Amino acid sequence: MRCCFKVADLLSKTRTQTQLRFTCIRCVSSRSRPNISSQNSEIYTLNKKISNLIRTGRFTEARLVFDKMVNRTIVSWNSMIGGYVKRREIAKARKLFDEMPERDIVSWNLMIQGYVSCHGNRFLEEGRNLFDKMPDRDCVSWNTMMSGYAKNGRMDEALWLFDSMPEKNVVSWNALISGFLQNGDVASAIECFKRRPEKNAESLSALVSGLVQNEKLDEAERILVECGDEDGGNDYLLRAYNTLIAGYGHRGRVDDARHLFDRIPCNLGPRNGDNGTFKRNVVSWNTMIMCYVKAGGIVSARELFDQMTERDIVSWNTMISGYVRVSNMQEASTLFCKMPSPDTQSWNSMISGFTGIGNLELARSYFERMPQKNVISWNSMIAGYEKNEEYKEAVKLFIQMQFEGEKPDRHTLSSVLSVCSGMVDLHLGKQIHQMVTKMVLPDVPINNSLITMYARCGEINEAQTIFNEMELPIEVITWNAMIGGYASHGFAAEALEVFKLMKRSYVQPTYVTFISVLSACAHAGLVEEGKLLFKSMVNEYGIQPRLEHYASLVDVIGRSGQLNEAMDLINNMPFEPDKAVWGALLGACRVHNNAELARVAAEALIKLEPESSASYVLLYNMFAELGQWDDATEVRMMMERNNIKKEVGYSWVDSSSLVS
DNA sequence: GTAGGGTTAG
Repeated sequence: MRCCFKVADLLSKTRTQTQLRFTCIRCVSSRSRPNISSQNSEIYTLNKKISNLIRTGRFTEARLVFDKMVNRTIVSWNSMIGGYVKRREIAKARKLFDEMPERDIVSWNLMIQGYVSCHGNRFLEEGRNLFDKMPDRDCVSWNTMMSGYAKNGRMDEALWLFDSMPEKNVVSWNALISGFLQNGDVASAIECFKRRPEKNAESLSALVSGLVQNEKLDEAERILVECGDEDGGNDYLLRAYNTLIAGYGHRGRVDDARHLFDRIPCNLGPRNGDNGTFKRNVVSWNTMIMCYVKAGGIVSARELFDQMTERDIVSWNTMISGYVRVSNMQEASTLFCKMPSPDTQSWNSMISGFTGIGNLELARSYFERMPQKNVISWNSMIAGYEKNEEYKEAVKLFIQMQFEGEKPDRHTLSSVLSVCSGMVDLHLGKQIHQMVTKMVLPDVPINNSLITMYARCGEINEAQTIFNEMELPIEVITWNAMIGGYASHGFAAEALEVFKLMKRSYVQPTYVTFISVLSACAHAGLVEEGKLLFKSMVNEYGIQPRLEHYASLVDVIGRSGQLNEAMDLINNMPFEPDKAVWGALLGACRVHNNAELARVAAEALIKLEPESSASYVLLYNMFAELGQWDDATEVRMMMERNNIKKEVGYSWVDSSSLVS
């Protein structure tokens, strides 16, 4: 039985005398030892209890134990302070620090760490204050302070501390390297990496992951391949390889990823003979499979998956999510049925897969059968209903979710806001807005949903207020939401005004932006402006026009009465015209009383949606107004023949807004 | 495996 662990180890880690007295609880209890009193062993036990409770997240209980302790040691205080620091509760940590009867170097270091890990220069200065005041410092104190500056982008001061340190260790060098990387100074990081006195795979791993984050993938690979061997094959080296493979995957460079993957030995070879650490592990395989999945290479992904000798739950989930991405739910289901037990993520994948192909019943049956739901499960199901326009089901589930004690998060609220937009339900929308204010810090996507919701529900001023209160710079989706909001309510001038502001803010419009501004032009009859916008979309912004843009342009030109030009456009556009296009032409023909083209448009529309009465009615009304009663009667007879009933209160104005 | 710094892959 192992006993009395290594005092030498503890000494080498420069622990204090106090600690050494408490190290050997096992000896204390097993009769052979010693000079440690039972009171000390009790303190030791309680200290250990505190740290275990903190580590497992049961912080309140830890505090209770601490409060009840009659005799505390510095370690008891330090543990509590460390707990508060990890929870970023800096004021509470400081209170304990001030109350301590006596402090050691760890207490000071903990407190400094607490300050520098909070965001903002105010905290950094407070940390520096303590650093300056402390009676004496060790390497940890210097490293903590230095990395504090580095993480807050103050590399000059970090560097100054680095130079002033009485003694540097591996951590100091690694902190400097990653500091440069965090601040985007790749060249200095590499320079520093080259000059480090002690080679270690930890700093190589830090360098590679930093280079990947700075999009310097080729540089990362060069250094990794060059230095990998000399730094010794170990776990960190493998992590570096895996990081880089994932990095290639993120940027779609799947061949480079595979090339690197193939460099990692797969069997026990000379490099991994003894320690067995540097060879592909399950993460390498999973990462590579993920690369293929992201690149749409589901077949290659499956090939690798089948070659794996040892799979974990991530392997299965990655593969299933791959099939979900390409909507192959049959294969996804087969894999799901074969799964070492599916976890919540596996179930969630199946749910979003089935909602993605519009099979809400199957999605729901998986949802109902899963043993343990999390907020993502609820969100997937609610978003599924929303995307498939089953708004009432979405709301029902949203209510049930809260009833069952699952707390909605920003994704839930965003989905439900989209539901409100879809249902044009201002009442619910306002309620969700209140929940947003109470429950989550509004972020860009949430604000976008709010803007869309208020605009759709006609509260355009409320939408504008949220827009105005958003932090700069405004993202393109937000601009689109605002422009679209105005455009859809016929506020063409306002929509175009916001569009001009957007251009002035140097934000690149997208195809969505142009759908909105073009439709605004159509509604406002701004013919020349509409044509110019269409041209600038193609020539200035290089955006390929879509069918929606053509529909708006047909609308713009048609409303101006240039019906033949509109017809030419339809004949020459690179798409099959849809009901929006024909609807725009028909509407224009109606306004300008062009019976001939109206007939062409109406016939096309009837072909596209034979069961709808709108085109018949419009055509009938127009013939009637023109006194062409034979034609009118023919239309009426056609309706009867095809068993079309005139829907009550259906006019072209309504259907036009539905179509656009 | 009682408390503190850098790195810590999918």
